[in-house]
Amino acid sequence: MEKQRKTSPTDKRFRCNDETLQRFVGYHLKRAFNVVQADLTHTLKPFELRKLTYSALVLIVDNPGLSQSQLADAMDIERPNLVVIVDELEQRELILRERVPTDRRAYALRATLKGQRLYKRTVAAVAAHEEALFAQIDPQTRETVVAALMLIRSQGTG
Amino acid sequence: MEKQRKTSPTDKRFRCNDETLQRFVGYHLKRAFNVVQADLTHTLKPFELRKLTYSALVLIVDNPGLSQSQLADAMDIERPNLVVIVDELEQRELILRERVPTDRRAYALRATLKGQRLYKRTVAAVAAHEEALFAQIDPQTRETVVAALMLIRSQGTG
DNA sequence: TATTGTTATACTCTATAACTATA
DNA sequence: TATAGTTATAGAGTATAACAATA
Repeated sequence: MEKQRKTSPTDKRFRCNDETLQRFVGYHLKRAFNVVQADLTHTLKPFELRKLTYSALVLIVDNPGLSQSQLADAMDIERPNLVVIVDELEQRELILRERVPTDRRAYALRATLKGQRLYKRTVAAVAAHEEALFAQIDPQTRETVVAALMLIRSQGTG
Repeated sequence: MEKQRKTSPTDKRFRCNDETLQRFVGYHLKRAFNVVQADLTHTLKPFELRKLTYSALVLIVDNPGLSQSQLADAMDIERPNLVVIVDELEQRELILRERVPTDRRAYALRATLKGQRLYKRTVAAVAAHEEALFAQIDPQTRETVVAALMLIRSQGTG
């Protein structure tokens, strides 16, 4: 995860011509995304959370009682992929799978006290890392960027 | 890849509370990134290219003679992961692995005529899809967004 | 000793088909 | 029949260690 210099010190400072790829917003989006994701992975590591288990924990704390289907929908992942995520959080006693009396097929997901405490610590840590990562971007620009990103996202969902 | 409605028609229009995650730019970045990547995957499918083989092809066409190490560095991936990508492009006769007389460890990568033709068609297709995807974002805003994304990326490389 | 390309391996995220038990 | 959760499986992308050939 740490970023070492990969090029040898003896190389002729080869600069690859990026011009064609640089024409595309998607290219810049990917490069920035990689940096942010790597930072997030690194931030979550001490808490023994992956990006997906982190997102799931946050959504369960903020939406007590939601079902796995609803959670998968919110996380924009397929239900089969959510099972192992919920398994992991449950085994670590961060959440509970409670049976729903009115629909015995579904589970109501709830965070334990331990889960709620971990939530608070991780959200604070992620916020601090984000702040450092985006320190060079002024609030006005950040708003513009977020608005644009939301517009792009809406293109996908129709 | 296609986006179907996942929620059942009978559900109570459950809206998951995103508030905590929405505070983070990274969250919006991920959602937008997913849309753009899905669109790119879909765009490249008719050409039988994946995102990585596409990027590699573009960089080889634009940088004839570069080595696999240099290409891996430009693509920001590990050298072992590049091997299968180059294998695939070579087997499809889109590129050639030429031996470098001055350093017999390295390969000089070059696109064939077939590779150059595929490059032209795919770049045009990707450009058209990008234009459609970002149509709602005015040029001024796009520039602001790209500048911000480049700033974020630079945080990762130091 | 260091580098290029390679193999083997593993982890994360994503995607689909098919099963079970309920509704 | 349809849905909730599950299992199995497969494809991508990413990461590290270790090796042979070469520098």
